[in-house]
Amino acid sequence: MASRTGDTREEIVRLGMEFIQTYGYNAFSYADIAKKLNIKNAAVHYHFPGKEDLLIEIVGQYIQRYHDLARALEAPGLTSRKRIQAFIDRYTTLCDQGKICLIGSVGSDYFTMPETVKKKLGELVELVLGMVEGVLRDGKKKGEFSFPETPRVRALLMMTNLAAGVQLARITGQKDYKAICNSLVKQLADT
Amino acid sequence: MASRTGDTREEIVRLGMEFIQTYGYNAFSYADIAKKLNIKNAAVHYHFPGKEDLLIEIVGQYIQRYHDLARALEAPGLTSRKRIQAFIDRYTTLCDQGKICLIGSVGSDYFTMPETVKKKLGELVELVLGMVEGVLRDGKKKGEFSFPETPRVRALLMMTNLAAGVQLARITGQKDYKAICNSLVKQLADT
DNA sequence: GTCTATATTCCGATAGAC
DNA sequence: GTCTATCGGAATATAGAC
Repeated sequence: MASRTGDTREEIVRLGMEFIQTYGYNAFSYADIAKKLNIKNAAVHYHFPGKEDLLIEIVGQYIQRYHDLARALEAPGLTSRKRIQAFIDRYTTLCDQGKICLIGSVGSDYFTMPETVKKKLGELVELVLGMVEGVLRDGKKKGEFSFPETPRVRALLMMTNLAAGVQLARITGQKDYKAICNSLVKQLADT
Repeated sequence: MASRTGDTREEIVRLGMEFIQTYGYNAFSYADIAKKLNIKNAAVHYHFPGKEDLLIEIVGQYIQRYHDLARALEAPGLTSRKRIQAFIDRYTTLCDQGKICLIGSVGSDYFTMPETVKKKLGELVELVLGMVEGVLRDGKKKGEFSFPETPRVRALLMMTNLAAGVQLARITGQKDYKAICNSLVKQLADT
């Protein structure tokens, strides 16, 4: 099935990501992936010998996505407000799908993760925080945003509000998440 | 071992809570608990026939603890600032131990949880949010706090900052967590 | 690249002796 | 209340045929 293309491999990564963000790393198996793709679990092992190998690839692709987002946000003509909204929208999309962000999901299982993954997670977090921090600093400088904290701290606050917000939404529903988002935007008000 | 008292049962619950907050629900087994207590896993099953039964008890005790905290915070003579600090301190203690809050931990595995647990988690979240909201509303009314959001939304913001903050601390270290805490207190400033 | 088949280990759980 | 012994099942993983 799909032997000519790299489809299977990509599908495995996509499903793995989906499972991690939905059920958690320790709660899905190669059998789950195999079943969804109508292949046998040995085929999954062919592409990723160990589950850790798959995890590393997943985190790597996630990092790549944020690199792409960071790049996209550098486009001229975007207001700082639109840039920050694009970041928030990522979480809203997750929330709508009942998923949580990779960082929050893997953060729970952090101490069961191999060192290589821990290292990559550090990279990922710095990438995301750095990106948001940059947008905030720029917006503040241009007078679009006004907030009392340093851009780094405000980035931390926004990211943690969103990360835990999508987790909370599973338990209390989306209303609270929406309230958080609204508040986040208001907190950056230029007055 | 400890047959006359309820020690074993309590120790099982204590260890289960510790494991959930350290490794996650799907990442520890009855064997892990048994080993720590120098008993066999059959003895653990005697006290809690299924892992779900243990989980329900753990969440129940966690709820009880927050009931106790809420009660304690009703004591007269406490400033609103001290009350809110007591809430923050809970998270700081967790953070110092490398643990994350139960809500965040179980939130990741939420869709693998039985209905009874999901229901209890809803209770727990409302209890915590209600408690914080009450303290914030009271403090605002008394002029101790000043913030633009409703108490409910501010409670949501604080709780998500803390919950994800302790998760993030595992990855980036405690410095970011401390910065979040400092900022949270400042955000309530009475100008 | 995928299959069948299998090895190993672990997990949650139970029966029955003490 | 704890033990020994064991079951059924699932998870990770590998060998070798196709």
